[in-house]
Amino acid sequence: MAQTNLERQVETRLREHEIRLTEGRRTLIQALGKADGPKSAADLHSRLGDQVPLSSIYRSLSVFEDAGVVSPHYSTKGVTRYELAEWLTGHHHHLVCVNCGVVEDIEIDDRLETQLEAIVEEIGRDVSFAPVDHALEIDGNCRQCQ
Amino acid sequence: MAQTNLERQVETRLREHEIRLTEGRRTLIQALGKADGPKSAADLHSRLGDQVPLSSIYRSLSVFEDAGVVSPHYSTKGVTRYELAEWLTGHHHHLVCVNCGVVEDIEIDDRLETQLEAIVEEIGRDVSFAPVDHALEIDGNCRQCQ
DNA sequence: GTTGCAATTGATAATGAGAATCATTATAGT
DNA sequence: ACTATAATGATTCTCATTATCAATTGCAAC
Ligand SMILES: [Mn+2]
Ligand SMILES: [Mn+2]
Ligand SMILES: [Zn+2]
Ligand SMILES: [Zn+2]
Repeated sequence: MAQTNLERQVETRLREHEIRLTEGRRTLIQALGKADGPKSAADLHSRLGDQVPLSSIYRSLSVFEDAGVVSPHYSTKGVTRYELAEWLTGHHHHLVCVNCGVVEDIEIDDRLETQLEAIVEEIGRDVSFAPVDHALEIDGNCRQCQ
Repeated sequence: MAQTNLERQVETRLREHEIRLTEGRRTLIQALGKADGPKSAADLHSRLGDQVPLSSIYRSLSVFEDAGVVSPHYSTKGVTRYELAEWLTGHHHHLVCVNCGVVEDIEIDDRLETQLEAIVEEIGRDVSFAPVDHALEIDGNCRQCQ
């Protein structure tokens, strides 16, 4: 099976940390690569069946996080959801449906992103806070729920 | 002891839900009113000592949430933090220190807030999502940590 | 392609934030 | 004050996540 570009990038990063890219980890990366938003360990486990045991999913996500391959999201109650880090996917934001709870990725166009960054910078200047990142979450009703 | 304006608003809202504003709950509301950012049950408990038992703090925060008196925040790992709902405090955003983890309220001026709302509306239109709220979180180094 | 060995696995136990229980107590309206 | 009902708080329960550890696997050197 041919190695995808995503896998190649992840493998390189992991090698720098002396972390092995095993079969189960490859499977996880593929699943995260296909996802349309951040996924919890339970989400991934139900998608992958017993291909990768839940305890291994938790451990691998944690290893990936330490290596900067995935980013955790805490924006919903009781569960942590993970997605590929932005150096792999590009910077983006999230829509959260207040009705059904789905979290969906959105990329916004450069004009809006530039405006947003200007707002963030100005706020940082105003209050002596040094921004390194920002997250705009929009809560509302998704297409299915409106 | 004279009843503060905040307490009066909360009492009215609770009465509409047939929820009593007891001594412990009054104490909690006061603590939340003084806070400079969202606080966890444990935060509140350590601030209030055994004045209000931890299990009561959890239950009261949950009751307050149902009545729309407080809002939960999930943006940090492993704990839920609560703050007074925006109809009591005014709309605002949050700074999260990537170093020490402190979460701090910020009100941004009307010009920036208007720009932000315009961005949110435009995104909603683009992707057929109906926004009801938004949250801009700025991650960076707080004054103490830079 | 075998070998050596550190990294990984996966079943299971431990942890910890938060929710549920329930007998007792406090609250508010009459 | 009396009563009906809501709240309390010590305790137990739940469930997402982490830690453990003996068995297995990946990888690089030979
Ligand atoms: Mn995302
Ligand atoms: Mn706040
Ligand atoms: Zn929805
Ligand atoms: Zn800080």
